[in-house]
Amino acid sequence: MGQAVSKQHHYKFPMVSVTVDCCIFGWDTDGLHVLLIERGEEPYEGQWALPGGFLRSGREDLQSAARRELVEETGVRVSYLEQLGTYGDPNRDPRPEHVITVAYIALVKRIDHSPQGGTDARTADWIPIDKSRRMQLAFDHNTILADATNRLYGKLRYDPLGFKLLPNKFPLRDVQRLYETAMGHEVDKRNFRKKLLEMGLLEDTRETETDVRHRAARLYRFNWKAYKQRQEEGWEFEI
Amino acid sequence: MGQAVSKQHHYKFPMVSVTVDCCIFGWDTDGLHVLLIERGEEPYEGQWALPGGFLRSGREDLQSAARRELVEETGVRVSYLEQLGTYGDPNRDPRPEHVITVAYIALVKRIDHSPQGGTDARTADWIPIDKSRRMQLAFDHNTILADATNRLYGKLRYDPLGFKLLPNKFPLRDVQRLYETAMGHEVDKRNFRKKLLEMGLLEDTRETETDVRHRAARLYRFNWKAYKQRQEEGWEFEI
DNA sequence: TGTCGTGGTGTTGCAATTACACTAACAAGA
DNA sequence: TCTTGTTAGTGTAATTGCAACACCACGACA
Repeated sequence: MGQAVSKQHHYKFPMVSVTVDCCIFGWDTDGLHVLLIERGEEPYEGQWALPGGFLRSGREDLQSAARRELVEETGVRVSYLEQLGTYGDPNRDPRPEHVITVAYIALVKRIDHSPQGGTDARTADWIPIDKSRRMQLAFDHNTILADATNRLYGKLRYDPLGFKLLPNKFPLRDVQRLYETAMGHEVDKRNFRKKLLEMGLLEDTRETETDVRHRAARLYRFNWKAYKQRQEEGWEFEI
Repeated sequence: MGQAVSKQHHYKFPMVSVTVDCCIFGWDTDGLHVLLIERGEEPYEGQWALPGGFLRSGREDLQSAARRELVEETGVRVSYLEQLGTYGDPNRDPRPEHVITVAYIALVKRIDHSPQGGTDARTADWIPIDKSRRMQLAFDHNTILADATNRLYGKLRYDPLGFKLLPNKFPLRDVQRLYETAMGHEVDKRNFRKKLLEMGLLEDTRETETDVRHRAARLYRFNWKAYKQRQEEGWEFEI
């Protein structure tokens, strides 16, 4: 984390420290991943954690803080950022202050910006979701990440959020894979493709995959403009 | 609000004040209401606001703070409490400190505990939702309340949350009214009742309404135990 | 006993969802 | 160049779920 400001403050009301932590999700052909960092300082030095840091009080709002931390700690460019919730147990941080954290869900198009480490000394790495659940993360980050994953999985059903995880051009297969992980079960290929295409929001770029050693799939693009418009007319996305 | 602690604190990190505000919803035959208070102190003295107050830092978590404020400010007993989100714009509170607020949604069975004012000097009152939207509330409370209302309306569709608003025994008519407000349009009585009853979660108490000057409706009870069980088996509520 | 207001009930047509299996394309290796 | 392996891509029929629809029952009160 960091940005530890050593200036002393005096306040009239009981005060707390506020951090912002991000669950950064990325999709790759081998599944859903989350971007974690190995902490370079106490507490929990050497342990894996969600990237995050202290809110610069009085100077930024929560979402800006999340954006700033994302860039500073991991250098990724997010395609979506949403507040998940706030975690405030007085014992969730071993330091003497009461540290509450506002957690964010961030989605990243991994392929577009290729995997990478952090811009500062700490290691950052994409961890497959399943593996991350078996790791012991710092603070209450296991809980936060579990909540984030559930929210993401749930929201995919009625929000075209998933297309913020996929690259701009993608084969339908990948959409199906993503939804299968989210729903926890397989779905019928024909029915799934039919539903997707009948929405009329997927444009057929006349391109195909490259570098595959089997028949190459067509690439599609999600039409966000058309979606916004349909949405304003009262239409609702659902899969 | 209040609990203004004048003790001075010294901290190592940049710190903020944290408040907790509650959107307390209650249902009555004339629609959905929200419990607001008239502020008794600056800032925004005399203006209506969501009940809330400062987090007692280091001594309670956020949900406990919400519960405490609910009792202190309004004396209501809530049947449901859920975090809505956190609002952190540095300018959302005119005081010099950076005051962020964690907003909660609380549901109350109004009939069971009959309408009432607050337990302290301030006035508390149940305001019809539509009216509340035309009032100018303190801080960013109009935004918060709008978000809360949207979340509540949306969530009713896939969570039997609504039954926490209704009294323990209720006529099906009231369920329908509640859902009609949430969805923003009328629904067919027969289809609605069919769907409700076919879920098998409503018990027919063999009682009927009293004090009505027309044919009295049957009273039903929501079977929470059965719901929990069905839920664990993977079943999902939906209307 | 009639009228007003609300409670309570089934059926049918249409739309949406599910289940289901084969050929096409392409690359790699024999 | 033929065979094999792997994934892409496509249509139809049965079933289920959803939406539309109108009348009698009951109780209060005049």
